Amino acid sequence: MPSLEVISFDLSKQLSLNFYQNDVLEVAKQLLGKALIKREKGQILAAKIVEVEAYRGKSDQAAHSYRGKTKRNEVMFKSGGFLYVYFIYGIHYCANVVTGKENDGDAILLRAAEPLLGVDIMRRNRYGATEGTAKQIDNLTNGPAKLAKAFKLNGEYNGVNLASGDIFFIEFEEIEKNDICTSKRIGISKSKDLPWRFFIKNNRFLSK
DNA sequence: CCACGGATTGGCT
DNA sequence: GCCAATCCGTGGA
Repeated sequence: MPSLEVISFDLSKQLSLNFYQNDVLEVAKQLLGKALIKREKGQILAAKIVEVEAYRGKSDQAAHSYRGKTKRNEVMFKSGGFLYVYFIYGIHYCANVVTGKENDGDAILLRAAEPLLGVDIMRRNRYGATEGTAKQIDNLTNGPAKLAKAFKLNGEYNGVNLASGDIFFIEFEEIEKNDICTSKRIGISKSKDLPWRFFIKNNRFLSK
C-alpha cells in the first residue's frame, strides 16, 4: 500500500461512459483498484475501491430492479455510467454504479474503499465537525453506507452522470487477477447464493 | 389502506 | 452476539 504522501493523481484518467457499458460482472471486477473521486467545495475526496457487489435486473431477485421499473429504481434502468443512490433502513444511503445497456437494470454496489485523499473531510462527513481526528481511518469507508456517508452521497446524487460532473472514477491501481476474490453477497435474503461479491484479497478496508 | 421488511450500522449485554 | 434506529417502497387485502 503506497503511503498517502507519495500518491499522485491523474484526474485526466477519468473513466468514460463506455467503461461502464459492459457486463455488470466484468465491470464489477474492473472497478476494484479504481479510485472514486469527488470534488467537494474545491477539495478532492479520493478512495480506492476494494469491495463491490453486482446486482442484475433480470434473473437476480435481490436486485431492486428485478420487478421492473419504479420511481425508486428508475436510475438502474439507464445505460451504464450513472450513480444509483438508495435510502435503506430509514437511516442509510448506499451508492451504486449503473452498468450495461439501457433497460438492463444492472448496477454495482460500492461496499468498501480505502481512503486516499480528503480524509479529514470524510471524518467530518461521517462524525460531524466536533469529533475531529479521533476516529480511526479504518472505519471511515469500510461498508456501503459508511462509504456513502463519508463521500456525502445522499439522495441528491441519485442519477448523476459519472463522466460529466464532480463525481467520477479514475484509473489508479492495477489489481492482480490472483488478488481478486469472489464470494456470496452480504446481507440479502433472496438470491443469496450468487457469487457476485468481489473484493481485494487481504485488504484492510473490507467491510465487516 | 396498512403492514412488512430491507444491498446497514453502532451501541449495549 | 443481539437489537434498535427510523423511513418508505412494495405488495397483499
